[in-house]
Amino acid sequence: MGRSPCCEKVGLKKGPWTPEEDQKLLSYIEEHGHGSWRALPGKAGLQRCGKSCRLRWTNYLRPDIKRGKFSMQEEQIIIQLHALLGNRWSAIATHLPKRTDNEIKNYWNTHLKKQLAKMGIDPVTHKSKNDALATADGHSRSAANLNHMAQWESARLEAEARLVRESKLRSTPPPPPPPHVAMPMAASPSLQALVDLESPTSTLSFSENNTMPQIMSKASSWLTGPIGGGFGHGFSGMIMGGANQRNSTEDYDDSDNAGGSCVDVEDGDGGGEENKNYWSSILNLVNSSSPPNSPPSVFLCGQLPEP
DNA sequence: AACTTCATCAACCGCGCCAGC
DNA sequence: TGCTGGCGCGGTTGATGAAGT
Repeated sequence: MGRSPCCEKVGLKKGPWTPEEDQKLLSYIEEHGHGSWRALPGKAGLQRCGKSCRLRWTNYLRPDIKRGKFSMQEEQIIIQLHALLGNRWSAIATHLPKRTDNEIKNYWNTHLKKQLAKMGIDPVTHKSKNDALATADGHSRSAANLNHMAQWESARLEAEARLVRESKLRSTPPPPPPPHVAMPMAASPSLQALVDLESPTSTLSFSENNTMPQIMSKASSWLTGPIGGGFGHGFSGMIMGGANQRNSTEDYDDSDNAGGSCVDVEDGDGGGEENKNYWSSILNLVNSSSPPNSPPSVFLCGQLPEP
């Protein structure tokens, strides 16, 4: 069938916006709101297509946009959310107030992707590239990691499904987050755990790597509170709990819980507290997308909701 | 000083989704 | 039920300035 191009009318201007055009767009929206983007250029006296106007407004002119350098905390949030959501820039942007998806995307492509690559972490999978190196205990580690990754993927898919549902409701203003949710900019303890801890999909081991990655060395300076001393041993070891570690949730049946996912963060070597902090924070973020009063769809084993 | 390469980011493009008809 | 228009998203491009040679 072929859709008609947005800017098929000859004579519509493209390229960089002039201050005059900005002013026209700004004052029109301030006075009338944007309404139909397609109709806006004509009403505002702009020789632009509606799409171009929308982009200019959402990425540049909107008054609630924070410009300038990303803070280290914002960097961490982007990295963690990217590990969780992939290239879902708009979803990531919802967790970074005053940042646009375009800005985050650009920052990822120009800074963070390279930074992770330099650290030996695959920016797509967020796994250490050293994973391929099999060691004496490499097989058991790999097996445990696969198990862990399966749980992770399950949680991730659950989050994606929730985001799809959320996007359907997005036409109305989002409700305020429930009080228990750790919002990224609030620097709550659980968020601090989230931004300070290594992604569990990475098997980078700090105990075996004296050159602490740049980002983590920055992050570690923020460490406060109960998780502060938690980097004493290899984090990858801590996150590799097998399903056989599941105790209180042994007889848990997903099918009884409307498709909820259970993430097992317990660990055989007794160092699971940091894991729980990490996962609690991740899952708070995931579940923060859920409508108010709805049960969480992703939760930690041992913290199962009442049936 | 002139030229080349690299980094950054605003803006464009094409596609998919969805509501309305 | 199928079609169409509007919108939003993610990928990509290209202009510009900085850094390097």
